Amino acid sequence: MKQIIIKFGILALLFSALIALSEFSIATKSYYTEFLIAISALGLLALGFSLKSYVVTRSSILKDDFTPDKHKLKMLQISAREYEVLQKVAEGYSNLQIAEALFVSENTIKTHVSNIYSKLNVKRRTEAIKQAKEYGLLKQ
Amino acid sequence: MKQIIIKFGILALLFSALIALSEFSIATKSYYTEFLIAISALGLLALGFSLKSYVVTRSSILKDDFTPDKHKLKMLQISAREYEVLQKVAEGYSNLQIAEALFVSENTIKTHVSNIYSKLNVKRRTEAIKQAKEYGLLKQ
DNA sequence: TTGGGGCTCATACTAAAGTATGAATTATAA
DNA sequence: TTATAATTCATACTTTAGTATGAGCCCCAA
Repeated sequence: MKQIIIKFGILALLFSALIALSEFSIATKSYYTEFLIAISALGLLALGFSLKSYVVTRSSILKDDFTPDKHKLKMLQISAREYEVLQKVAEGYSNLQIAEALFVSENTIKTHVSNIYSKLNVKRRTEAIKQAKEYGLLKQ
Repeated sequence: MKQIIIKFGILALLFSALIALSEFSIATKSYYTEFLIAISALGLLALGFSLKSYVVTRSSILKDDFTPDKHKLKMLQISAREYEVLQKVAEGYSNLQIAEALFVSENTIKTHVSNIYSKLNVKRRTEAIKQAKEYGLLKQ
């Protein structure tokens, strides 16, 4: 935020310099005037360029707000519980670890995982992870 | 590429317009001159902004050229062959499939995979995939 | 109130994955 | 030339993963 204020300060300075130059160009018709205007123009270009850089950087930093493609989840008929299990699978947990985390039996997790596979049309958890990410169900 | 040429064309036009204005301001000291200079300045700012947008878009499109963190690979002492196997693992292939793809036995792949695990300090392939991505060894 | 979906769980499997150990071969760096 | 690392493979395991089937429970909509 401090950066953007400084940049706008520079913008204001350059801008009034341009105005001043236009007045100055009336009095002294020197060759330097056009040169200075050119410099100002380039400065403004660079300023616009860097402002966009700032905006881009900001937005990419804040782009951690992942939300799964709920439309795709409904399309594939993946239930809330199944999705929960899918997330754990993608985090590298074993069926037993997931079972303990969700307070259910390992058999239950196996059932969920198997159902997820048939819905994603895959045969292994590594495939499921890859497919789910391609579908936008999990963050890359 | 066509776009960037058009943008530079607009830049050139605006630029000569600025020059012309500076000449014009000598002859007719009208109030519109400063206004026109202001417009030109804003135009240049916008141009710089959009140029950066173009550059960003280009680079993000071309950002598919992933290169693994070779320094990290050396640090972890992961060999070329092991890395090759790791990539296949991340693509969701089974040990047997990887073996067939690389024309070696499944036992060989198991050995490689086991060695990869100890180097990445994990116990499962799903964990290995996650860890490798965090280390910058595989593209997200 | 009946039927379907979602969640749970069990049993009984088969199939992969993963570990441990030892060893042969080849290339390569000291 | 001699260690050293990389690659290959085997045997013999143990452990997870995954499949198939059946079933009980709960909730909600028809």
